[in-house]
Amino acid sequence: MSASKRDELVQNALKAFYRSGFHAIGMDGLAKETGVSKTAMYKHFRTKEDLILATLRLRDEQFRNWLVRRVEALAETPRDRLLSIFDALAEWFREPEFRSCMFIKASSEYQDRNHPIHVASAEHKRLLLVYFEGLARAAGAASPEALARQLLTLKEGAIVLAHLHDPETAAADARSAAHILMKNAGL
Amino acid sequence: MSASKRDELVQNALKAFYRSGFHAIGMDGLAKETGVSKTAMYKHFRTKEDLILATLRLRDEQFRNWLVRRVEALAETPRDRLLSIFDALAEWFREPEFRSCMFIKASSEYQDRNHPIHVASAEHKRLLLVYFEGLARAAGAASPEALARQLLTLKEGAIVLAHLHDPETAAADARSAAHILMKNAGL
DNA sequence: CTGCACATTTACCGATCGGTACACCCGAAC
DNA sequence: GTTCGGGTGTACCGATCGGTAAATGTGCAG
Repeated sequence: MSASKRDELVQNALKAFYRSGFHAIGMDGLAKETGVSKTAMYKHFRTKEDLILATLRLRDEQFRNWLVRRVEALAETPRDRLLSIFDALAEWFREPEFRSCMFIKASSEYQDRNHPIHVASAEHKRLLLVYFEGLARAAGAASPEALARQLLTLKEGAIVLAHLHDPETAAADARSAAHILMKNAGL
Repeated sequence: MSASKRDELVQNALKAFYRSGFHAIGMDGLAKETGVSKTAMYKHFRTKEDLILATLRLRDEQFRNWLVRRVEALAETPRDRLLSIFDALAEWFREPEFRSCMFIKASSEYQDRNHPIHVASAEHKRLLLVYFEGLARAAGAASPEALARQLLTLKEGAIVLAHLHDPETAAADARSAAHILMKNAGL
């Protein structure tokens, strides 16, 4: 099986896991949804957990690339880009397939802090934090680390509430809160 | 079986679901952990879903009662109580059994917006929002509804990050952000 | 066409899933 | 002591779980 077939498998598995949850869908269901036979799947991945970890790696790359691109497209200055993070979020929340954050869900189902899936989820959030910090520093924030952590808190909260309550309100509230926190940090 | 036995079952099932996840633990494992036989469990609850819904009702009551009591004990004025929400959160995060929010996890595993479990999770967050709003209004906030939504966003984000990164930092960051948002609302 | 290598399908493994049928136990009524 | 009824453990149901072995294609070198 070619490498592109493997990528295709991971792509489709990502969609299936995102839609159904990790425990909720089995390897048989996955085989049906991806169009790849079980045997072929086990050629590429030793266990279901390995497949999940591969989908998380793909999702991390996908999401952060998408966010950076959208933020760069929406605003020019570091300060405006910090704020436009929440405009990008609003766009994401509006997608009909939106079902919260893959990594929040992953860490909900694999809660042991030492579990590889939990670790991968924590790492994704850490990389986002690093991105926020870079923008905050470039913008000249009083305490870039503190502001980045606050904005990340708002982002995660907005995702949770967009999933449970209203997507539009969740993004707008987080954005207005971010604006206030940024002003407080001198931006 | 007495009514108190039923309560005991729900109590123990709550712990088991919180520790393991909803899909991850089966009715056999639940019977073992609660000390109640499968037959007895099915006397009280027609399906696993019904049992889950009962545990969520208990958890909603437990958590909101606890929060209100802690907030009342920690501060006197409505303004100080708004802030002390995040001190109470910090206490919660420090508990060794802390494993994120039961309702975030529930909505992660049952994502369909119409699913009863998802609906129950959304309702829990709505009731928290109502509580926040009452405090914000009593404190004389400029826009109590908006402030309450912002603080709820911070709370949910703090829970997610306390679970994935550092509990202590997550609570402190949310608290400092809340302080700034409250000042901005005239408090 | 034959023979070989590889990919895919199919059937299966023991364990566990949510849920149920039933034999059993034990105290109360007589 | 006998009978009865409600709560109990146990054994079981078909389906599905994660994972595997072997049969069945399929394409290509000779």
